[in-house]
Order: sequence, then structure tokens, then C-alpha cells
Amino acid sequence: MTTETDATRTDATGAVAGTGQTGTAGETAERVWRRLRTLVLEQNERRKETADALGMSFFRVKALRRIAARPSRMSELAAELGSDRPYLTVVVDDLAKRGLVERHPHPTDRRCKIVTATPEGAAAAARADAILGTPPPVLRDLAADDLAALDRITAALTASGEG
Amino acid sequence: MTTETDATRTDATGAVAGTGQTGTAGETAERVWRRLRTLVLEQNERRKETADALGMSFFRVKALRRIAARPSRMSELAAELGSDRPYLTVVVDDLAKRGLVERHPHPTDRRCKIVTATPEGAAAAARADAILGTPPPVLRDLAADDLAALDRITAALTASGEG
DNA sequence: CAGATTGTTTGTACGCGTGTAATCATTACT
DNA sequence: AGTAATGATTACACGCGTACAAACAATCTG
Repeated sequence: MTTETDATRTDATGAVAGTGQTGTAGETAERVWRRLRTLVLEQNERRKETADALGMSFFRVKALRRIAARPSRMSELAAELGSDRPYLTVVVDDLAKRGLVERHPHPTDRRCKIVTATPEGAAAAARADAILGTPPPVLRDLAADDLAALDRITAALTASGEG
Repeated sequence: MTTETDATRTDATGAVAGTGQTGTAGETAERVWRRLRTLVLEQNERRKETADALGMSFFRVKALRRIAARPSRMSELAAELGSDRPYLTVVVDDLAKRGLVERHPHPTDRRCKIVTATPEGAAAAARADAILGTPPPVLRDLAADDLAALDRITAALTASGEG
């Protein structure tokens, strides 16, 4: 896949001399976005790797990580995981059967049940975080100044609203 | 979206003045990696959006895009899509029934069938590309110099092997 | 207290993707 | 020619996640 070979066309908005990358700001944003997707999604084997390491589907890994991060009621978990309450019961049942999760009564509302992670569950979630959070070598091997630039820019990009 | 382009003085160890970000190169890489995952995966509603727009599962969208990009044999498609041949038969059957895809005989090997996209299929794939390739507003609104930096760095990151 | 509401659970049906075995046509090998 | 190997297809069983209806317990409201 060769990108535009008319390298150093200089239009008013966004030409970058000497890098072979030209175009309007919108075109540059699209190019960057495509590369970011490639970088992240091509590493998406991590999901399968994580699921295999924990011996459960990635959805359950996601649920476990969410529970380990913050104990919550069933309905909260279902909403945040984008699932429905009935299926979350099945998932939490499965995680509980594995000894990774426990249901505790809500202090005031006896209808609710607070789901928390056991020490084993927290450890498993940490293992998942470690696998998913390991950057690809190409990123780790980036030059220090480029990495610092990424650090600064991505901090701004994920600052608050992603709108 | 204001970007503090001046607040990035880095010392020898990688500390970033004014942003509260310090640490070794590995820690910085992990932080950047986490933010990149957030940025891309939080936009993963795009998958559902694309699937809804085309009225098919995202896996079939993926298959259609792959076919539109390069006509191939069934076995090639199955391998590249990480699926098995039998299921790909079902998927291509479905896409063909929708008039998006056609099976053509291989010029030399009559066992093979070359799957190509019809004009309608190419148009649908282009629509999917448009949705998936639209960068999030926060990226499009990035300051020009930061965007140029991302352009350069991501080009290096996705140059060849992702290791 | 009666009725409506909320939180959770059980059950059921469905679509999707994986995996495997078996079948058929075509090609390659000896 | 005869046999093995390859490409595609059909068929079936399975796990996963979604969606919906219904039941039950506990809480809130009239």
C-alpha cells in the first residue's frame, strides 16, 4: 500500500515538507486515525491471549476486571458492560463458581447484591491487565523524544470527553 | 480542546514537566499504550454502527471489506479472517445472496473459486470504510503541530513489522 | 395495607462464530 | 491408470452473547 507519491505538494493548510505526508488537516487526521486503529487492533490478539490465559471468554475477563476495579451492583455492571441483567447473572454465577467473585448484601438495600472480587479474582484481573497493558515492542522501542511527544499528545486526547 | 504545546520539557530520565508524567521509558510506553487503547477501543461503537448501517454482523462487514480490497480464493479469505473454510462458505453465501459478492472460476485451477465484490458490494465496503475511517472529533480538532507529530510518529510505528 | 416499582434471578429462544467430520470435484504424484 | 492431496461444500454439535418474558423478593408510595 503506497501512499501519495506526490510528496511535497504544499497547500496552505497542512503540508509537511520532507516527510512525504501531505493533505488537509482532515486528511491527516484520517491517516493518523487509520494508523492508530491498525496499531491497536492488530494487537487485538491480546484479547484472545488474555482469554486463553484466564480460561474464560473475553467478555468474562472484562466483567472480572470491571468488578475488581470497583465492586458494584448487578444492574450497574450490566449497564456498564453493555449487557442485560439476566445474562450478567449467568456470568457472575460462573465467576463465583471459579472463586473469583463473591456476592455480598447491600448495606441498606436488601434487594441489591454487591459483587466483589476475591483475592484470587483480583490476581486474575491483574494478570489480564498485565497482558492487555503491555505495549507492543514497536512502541516500547520508540525514540525517547517521540515517546515523550506521544505521552503529551495522548494525554490531551484522552483528557476528558472523547466526543 | 486546548493543547499545552509549551509544557513539555523533558529531562534525561523522561520526566515531563508540568504534566505530572514521569517514569522510565517502559512506564511511559505503558501509559501511552493504555491511552491509545482507550482512544481506539472506546470508539469501538463504530463496529456496531457499521454493522447496523450495512445490516449484517461485523464479521461479514470485515469479510466484505477484505473481498472488496482484493479478490481471493475461499481458503485465502478464511485464513486471513482467522476463520475456517466451512463457515466462510456460509458467510460468502450470505453476501452473495445480498448481491454484494460473486464467485468466479479460477483461471487455471478449476477447484478454486475467486470471490469478488460486485459494484454494490464495493459501495457497501466503501460505506463501511467511511464509517470506520472517520477519526473521532478529538483527533480532528488536534492542534496542527501535534497532528503533524502524530502523523510522523504513527507512520514510523506502522512502517513494516509490528514485532 | 394495597399497589406500583426496583433488583435479581430463572427460563427460553435466537443469531453468530468455532470446530469437526464427511462428501464431492479437481489436481498432483508415481 | 490409480492413489493421494487439495479446494470447496454440506451437515451437525457446541459455546457465547443478546433479547425477551416471567417470577420472586424487597422497597417505596398511595
